[in-house]
Amino acid sequence: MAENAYHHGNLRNALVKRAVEVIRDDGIDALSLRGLARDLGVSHAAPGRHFKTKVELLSAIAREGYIGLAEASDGSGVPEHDAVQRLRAMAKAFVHWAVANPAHHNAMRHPEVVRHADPELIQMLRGVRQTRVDAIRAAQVAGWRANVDPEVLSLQIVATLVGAAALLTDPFYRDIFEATDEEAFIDHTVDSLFD
Amino acid sequence: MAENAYHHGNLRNALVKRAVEVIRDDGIDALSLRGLARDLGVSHAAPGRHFKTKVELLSAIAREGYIGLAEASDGSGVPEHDAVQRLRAMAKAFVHWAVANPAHHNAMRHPEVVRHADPELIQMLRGVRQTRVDAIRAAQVAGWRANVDPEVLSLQIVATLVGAAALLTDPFYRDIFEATDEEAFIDHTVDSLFD
DNA sequence: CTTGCAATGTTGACGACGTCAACATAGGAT
DNA sequence: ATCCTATGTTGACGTCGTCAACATTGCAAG
Repeated sequence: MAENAYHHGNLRNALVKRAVEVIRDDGIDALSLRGLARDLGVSHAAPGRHFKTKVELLSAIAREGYIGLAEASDGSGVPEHDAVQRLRAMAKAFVHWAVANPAHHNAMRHPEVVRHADPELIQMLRGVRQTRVDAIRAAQVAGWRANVDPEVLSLQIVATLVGAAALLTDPFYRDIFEATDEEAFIDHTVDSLFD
Repeated sequence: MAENAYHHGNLRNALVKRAVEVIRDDGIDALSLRGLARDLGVSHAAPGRHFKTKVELLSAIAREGYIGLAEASDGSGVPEHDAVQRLRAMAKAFVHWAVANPAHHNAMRHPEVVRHADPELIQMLRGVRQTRVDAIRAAQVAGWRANVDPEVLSLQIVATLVGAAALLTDPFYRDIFEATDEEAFIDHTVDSLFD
């Protein structure tokens, strides 16, 4: 059974799951390996068996994030014929996903995680970026802002979406979004990129 | 002289100054009160005389930031008659200021700083927000996006500018901005808000 | 079935950190 | 000249990340 002192059985997954909760509820700075160990009823060094450092745990969450994001914004369910609509749908899907998964989004953007990214994570980073650039180029071929440097467009889109996600998940703005329709904000902000 | 063991003379200012350097160079997580004490050649608890907690030090930096930002984006040097131009200039001034003062910008947006904000800091927060909303309303009176909820517009502008500043100061994107013109990115991103 | 190994957990230690309390000193106000 | 307060120092405590040494379990090879 899982009630054994030794061999918790699924400590690795339990750590990731609990870490996501802690980050979501109290922020990434409130995350501690020893705290997770206490929450899960194991010794303070047990997490070290699965994640040598804190950054390794965050990297695992980031990996989960890239997988989830790719699934959420792969453009399924969007008419293939309209490249601009596809790009717009990807943008909205990103914001919705980031708001629904703030812990993963934070882990993905954490400076230390990026700095210590192993080849696999770098591959995921590049994959997301490439998908975005491809979608932008396709939209430009279809006539959308064809005269603008695609690199500038990519940066603009990322900045806008990351900024929107940051605001939507910022506790300081939570009360504002109770008085203002979140969806109206997302729609207006994304749509204004594709007018 | 300032070489005395006791009475450093200006420890408070020295702490803030050095902290800003550390945050700029190594990020806010690398900031430690004991590290600052070492850098300045004082004992490990000396900073505590001026800032009881780490958050208090960050709050002091945030205060500096609000003052500097207000000066940098008060719209001076912009034709008063065109409200949209004024808003556009304020937006660009914000991004430029944030890029030039990443430590202050980070401190201002730090969750713990916001959470423990004293009345004076809250006052500054509200001041910046009010200035922005006023400028937006003036632009709407002048005909710019008059039919859009000003609250949504405010959020959109903040999101876009914060996102742009985040990208421009993110070490991960530094190499990208070596290959892409920063000014072109800023101009395009801000201008597309005011087409 | 036994035996042994690899995976997984525990215990104890170390240094860094934030923070507090007790003490020391300098420099200005009285 | 004296004292008071602002400002540093010293020492301590608890938390954290991380490592090394040890313990236990379950599976796999014989």
